Amino acid sequence: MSLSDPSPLQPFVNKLSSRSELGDAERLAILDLPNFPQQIQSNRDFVRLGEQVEHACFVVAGLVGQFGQSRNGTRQISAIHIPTDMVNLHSVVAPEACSALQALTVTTVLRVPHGALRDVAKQYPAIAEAFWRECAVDASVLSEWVVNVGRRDAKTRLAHLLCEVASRSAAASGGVPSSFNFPATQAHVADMLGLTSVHVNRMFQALREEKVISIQGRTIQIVEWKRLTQIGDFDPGYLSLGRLRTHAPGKSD
Amino acid sequence: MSLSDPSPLQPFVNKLSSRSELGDAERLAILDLPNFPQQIQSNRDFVRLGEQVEHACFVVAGLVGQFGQSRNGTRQISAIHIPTDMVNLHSVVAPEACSALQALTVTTVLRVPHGALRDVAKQYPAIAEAFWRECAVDASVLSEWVVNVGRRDAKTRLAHLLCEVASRSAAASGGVPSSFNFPATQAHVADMLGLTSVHVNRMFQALREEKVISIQGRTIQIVEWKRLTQIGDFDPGYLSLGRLRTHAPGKSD
DNA sequence: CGTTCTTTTGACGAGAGTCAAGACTGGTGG
DNA sequence: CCACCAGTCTTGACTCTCGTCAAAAGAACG
Repeated sequence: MSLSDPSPLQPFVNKLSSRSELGDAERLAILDLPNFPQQIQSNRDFVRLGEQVEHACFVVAGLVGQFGQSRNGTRQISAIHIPTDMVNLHSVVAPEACSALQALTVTTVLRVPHGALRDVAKQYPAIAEAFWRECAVDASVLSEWVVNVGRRDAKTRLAHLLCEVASRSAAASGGVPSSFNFPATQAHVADMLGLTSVHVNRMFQALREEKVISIQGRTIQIVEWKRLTQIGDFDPGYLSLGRLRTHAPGKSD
Repeated sequence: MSLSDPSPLQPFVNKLSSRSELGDAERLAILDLPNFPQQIQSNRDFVRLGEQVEHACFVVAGLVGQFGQSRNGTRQISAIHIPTDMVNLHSVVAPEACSALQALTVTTVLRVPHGALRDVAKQYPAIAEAFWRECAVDASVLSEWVVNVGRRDAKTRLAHLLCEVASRSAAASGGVPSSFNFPATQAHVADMLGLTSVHVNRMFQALREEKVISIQGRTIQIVEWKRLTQIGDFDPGYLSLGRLRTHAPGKSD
């Protein structure tokens, strides 16, 4: 593959490079990964609970939710994935799906087979470390979701979620958080926050009445970013955005 | 190091081996890792928010909580770590702590410097994969906690937590879940579940009145395991316990 | 243009929080 | 050996956030 022929995985390399240092060889190895585009319809599971997963999925467009299930049939979304996220990278080392993945809107992903990912990770320690790091960031986000759902009231919870999605979207598109596409329904948002859609609706109204956000169709406009972060008790540190984590050259002590 | 001279890290090797395939060279490399025992007093933070972490900590005895903070000062525990867990392994690739770590009781850990861990991961791809896998399992547990806190009522939540701790303890000690040491106060449990200590107390009473569990001091006795898993809506799949994840030899597709 | 999904509203109910006081418990020292 | 003390656990009464149910109004889509 020549450098002038952009691989569809270029955004993935960019994403990895924003947190990990990769050399040219590593970049090329990733760009050369086999990948298969797939379009997924709205509200369609593309990974089911307990399934043996064989591909990781890079989100090109759309929105993906990671669903956990509780007995009474109510669902909880434990993570969401926006374009430039590699969903399911963890499945390379833990192939049995312990949560379902569903497209929340029509979504296009690039499927990358585990074998290929494992091979490049084996061959290039820097890539293995980068994959591991992405997994650590995912865990960090999950940890913050536990806090959000466990200890914040409904309005704060919603504001926090919006701050997170805004920040992640902005990092992906390179701008500042001002407006972003968020094709989830209020019922989906309820499942992300552990609330009911009725209550989510009331909280959206509250935020709009305070003129902190405004909504046009599926895009959310942030009117007062600072205020939203205050309401949402939001500190972006846990997202590890936009800073390259350099570490002292490895010494054993 | 001779095999007849047991390294304090032997339990760590055992833990890793329960999920990942390691050869003799890899085992020895891990057993040879530098490590420094440390005792931590009850309710003492040993990693603070935002700190640059330089060691991972293997829990030898005690109980560790990972704390997130919300504005109003209330704390939420997003993960707990029992003996044989390597806390903070993720910090090797993401050294800035985005949650605090606190001993919930007097705890002994083995501190292992990042540099050494990164070195063995670089040198042995199988170790890198094993570390990555542990991180994936941690994420899976976090994901289940989001579900637990987000969508289950108080009694179910508590039962689920007890099931998880029982299963993890049993895996560590090799038995079946029957009784386990759990030195957390009800206030700690409240912070794990996103409840108040008063309500946790009421739920503990409910479970005891139903004769599902009984409590002596800091150890919890499981009277009816099956019933507890039903009440707690518990399916241990997400813990990836006791099964070696074998995968087809890596092919690129 | 009708069908289906989504958002919005209102009245009411319930699970969990709050506050405050009292009973245990284990550890300490006189 | 007993008294004390701080930290837990337990209780009860009252409050409030959020859930439930149901119906209507809007949007989206073929």
